[in-house]
Amino acid sequence: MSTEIKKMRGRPRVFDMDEALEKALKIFWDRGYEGASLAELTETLGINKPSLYAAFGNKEELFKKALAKYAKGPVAFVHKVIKEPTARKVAESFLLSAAEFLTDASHPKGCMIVQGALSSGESAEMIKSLLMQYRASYEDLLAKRFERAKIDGDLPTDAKPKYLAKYLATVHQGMSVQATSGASKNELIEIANL
Amino acid sequence: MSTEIKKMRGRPRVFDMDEALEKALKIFWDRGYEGASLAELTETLGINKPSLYAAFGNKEELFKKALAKYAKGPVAFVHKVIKEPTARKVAESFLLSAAEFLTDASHPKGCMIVQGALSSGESAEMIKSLLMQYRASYEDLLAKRFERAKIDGDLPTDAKPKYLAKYLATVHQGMSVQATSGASKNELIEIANL
DNA sequence: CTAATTAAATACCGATTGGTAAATAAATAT
DNA sequence: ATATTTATTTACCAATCGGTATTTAATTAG
Repeated sequence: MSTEIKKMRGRPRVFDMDEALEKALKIFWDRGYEGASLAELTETLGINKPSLYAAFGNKEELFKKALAKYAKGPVAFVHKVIKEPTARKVAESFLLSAAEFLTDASHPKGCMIVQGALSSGESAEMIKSLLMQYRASYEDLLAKRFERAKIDGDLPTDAKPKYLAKYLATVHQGMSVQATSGASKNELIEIANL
Repeated sequence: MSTEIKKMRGRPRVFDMDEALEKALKIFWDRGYEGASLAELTETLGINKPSLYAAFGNKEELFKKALAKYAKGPVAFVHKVIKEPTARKVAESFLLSAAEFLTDASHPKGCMIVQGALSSGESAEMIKSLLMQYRASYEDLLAKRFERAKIDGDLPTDAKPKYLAKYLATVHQGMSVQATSGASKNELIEIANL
């Protein structure tokens, strides 16, 4: 275990960086990039601005780090889902997992990658396009999985993997909006079943 | 024609309120409530802040008025769509009209009611819940239409109008996100067809 | 103990936020 | 012509935005 108790020089950091990042993630998650102010961030992290800047860079970098943590953790279900044996199961599992995740009570509703910066001022353009890349990337993961399914004879030859993936991504994104609007898990599951 | 040329007292307003509101609408449409600054608003409307406040109240009221205009104009297609003869046609028409509308080049991409204030700071909570009401209301319009379809024998007796409507709303909202992310009209139409 | 190193706390920065008070200009009513 | 009414302009407001310079505190290296 390299849990680094390496007697560092200088005054030791008084807060846990990973815990702090987790808290920042949740704020960005339900406020969005622009909606989360440094005041709210520093207050909930329990540290003051200079410490935050020393540890994470600036607001944009903090968001990127929180986003990376989000992508590795909560949203990793996409990687699980594409391992299902059939295209049909992949689709089912994707939507049902999403319904579960998007309404889970242990964290903010909806998907950070969807709502983090949909419409925003100029200062968030960078973040906006970063989130678009993330969305495109998980859509692509699904598309590649469906292409393989086509080769496996698991999908009809006239199926269009790209559009199938885009359709699933679309429903997922819509479900994210619904979750933010207060839709329950059961409601989303009913939707997924259609 | 009551185009009110009623010799008003006092100095006449130099700008057209309806044109100004239209411009404000488009800014809110692609920036969202919080992303649209008064500076950008006054600059594009070609008027200064006191004039804007005298004419429309404050930022929040201006947004509400723009939203009302949006709901009466661009988004009125929902009212058309529910007049289709069958439930099937209602659904088809809804999604295809949406695909067309959300990617139309003559105005910002996506739906203002969806992205106007999805995640935001505290100052936009009011707007956030107002938009949720709007979303709930058009979803309800569809649900009522499907209930009638069920009575008409146009839908199987085990169909669930509420969830059918929620499903369509979900796909619409997802399509709105896709449109904002740069999806083309054809891509959305392919999705609608699935 | 002293020097060096790193973090925390306080206090500040200019820019921008939404919003207004006060002065001026253009029209009508009398 | 004067008073009244309404709109525009200029200049300003306090609050908040993201971000930092400076000082102080805590630790290790020598």
